[in-house]
Amino acid sequence: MSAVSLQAPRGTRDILAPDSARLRALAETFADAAELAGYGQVVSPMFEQIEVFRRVGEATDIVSKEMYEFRDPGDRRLALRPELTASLARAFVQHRPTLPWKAWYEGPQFRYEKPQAGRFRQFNQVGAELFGSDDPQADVEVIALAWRFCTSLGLRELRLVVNSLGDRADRERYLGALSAHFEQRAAGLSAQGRETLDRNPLRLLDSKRPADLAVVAGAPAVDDYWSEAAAGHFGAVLSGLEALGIPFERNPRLVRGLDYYRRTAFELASDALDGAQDAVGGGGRYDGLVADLGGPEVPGVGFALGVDRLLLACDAEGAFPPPPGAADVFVVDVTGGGEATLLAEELRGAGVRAERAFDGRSMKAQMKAADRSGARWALLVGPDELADGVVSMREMRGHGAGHAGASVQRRVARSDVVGEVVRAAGEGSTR
RNA sequence: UUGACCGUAGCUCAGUUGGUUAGAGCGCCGGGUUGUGGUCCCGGAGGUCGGGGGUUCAAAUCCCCUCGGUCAACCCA
Repeated sequence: MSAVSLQAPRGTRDILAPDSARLRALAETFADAAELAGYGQVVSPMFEQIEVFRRVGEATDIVSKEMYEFRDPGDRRLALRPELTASLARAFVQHRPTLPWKAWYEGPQFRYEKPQAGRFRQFNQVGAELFGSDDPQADVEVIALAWRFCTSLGLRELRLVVNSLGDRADRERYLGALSAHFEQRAAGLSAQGRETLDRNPLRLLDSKRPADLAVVAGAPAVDDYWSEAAAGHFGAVLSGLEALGIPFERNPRLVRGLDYYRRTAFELASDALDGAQDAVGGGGRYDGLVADLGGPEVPGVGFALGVDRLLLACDAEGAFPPPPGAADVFVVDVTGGGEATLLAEELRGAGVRAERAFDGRSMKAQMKAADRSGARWALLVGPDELADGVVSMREMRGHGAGHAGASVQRRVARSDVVGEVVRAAGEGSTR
């Protein structure tokens, strides 16, 4: 590697051509899925007043330790968004759209973490939120959207894990019982486990330290703390999923990273990914979040999916390949290059993907470039063609397929070239 | 934040008891007669061996620091 003193900051990266197209395609696929279900896009700021996130998750690491905070020149306290649900809730409070409000989003988020494969300091998520309904069918719709999108990418080795954390009061009672359980047995926990206990006992439930497992195994189950209403809600969600034929598994120990979840919580994990980064996304219900941000008591449910991990999962499953991005035609000009410019621009004006070479390269070199471009046709302009007012239109064969000599080539009047290409391309696309 | 492993041409890598001008494959560029893509043949460009410091007569090879990546804990998408 050459000595590059300037590089993308740790945990960030440049996404170049084929990958960037794939990223865009994924976002478009998500947009299609979301809009089919009646969700409209929200483009919110990359940074918010720090309060937006503070109010939502003071106790979570995401907010307390991993946020990029800064002051702008006007001395405002701001933070790069570490997640988008809070931003959307803020937008809801600010604009008070009519209910139900169904919104989807896509874009980068920022967390100061130690980078790893599938874990970046700037990462992309797609997600959707539904504000204004506490109907369990809303939970089902939201989960179904996430599921339908993932399967439409071609992902098969996906697991949907669901749980319910009960209502706010249930959650408090459960938390109390959990704390009591763990504190009585604190001696049996690892040192780190005891720290987690102080900070957030819920999190201890998904500890992976062997030392903690025994104590965790005996911990009380959430189910016993659900209110009648919460239990009914969860039951309705599960039967809704069953009715749709969406497979799921129940994990009573599933807790999510943000504290605002009530009732439904879910996660999508890929078996094609290994290790600690197998969760591609998750979400749940967050009744009360809007109120926390100074709005009315409006319930909500939503999810976010990590784009980078989705793509990793796609790689692992051989799904969702990058779009080809091949040119339609390649203009080979050995008369100086000016003709290539004119022709290419005419073609592009007609919606044809046209490439060309620069620097007056040899015909052979330009033909090689044409071959590599994946173009279906090469348009050749040499002194002869120029003199006769024509262009040689050569159909290129796939690599290794036919012999180069088998390709067809014919002369087309210069004035007809664009029309010819458009017509031929139209034929090609219908076969 | 803690611990471990790794960092050689654009890419994938070889190069270890430290020793001459650092290699391969792929890719890229040029050529194989006068204007034509694959394959094949020939030639070429491209590396301060991540960066800095140290040990040594001598370091890509040893030591320290640093940057970056990867794995695990933590956390989480």
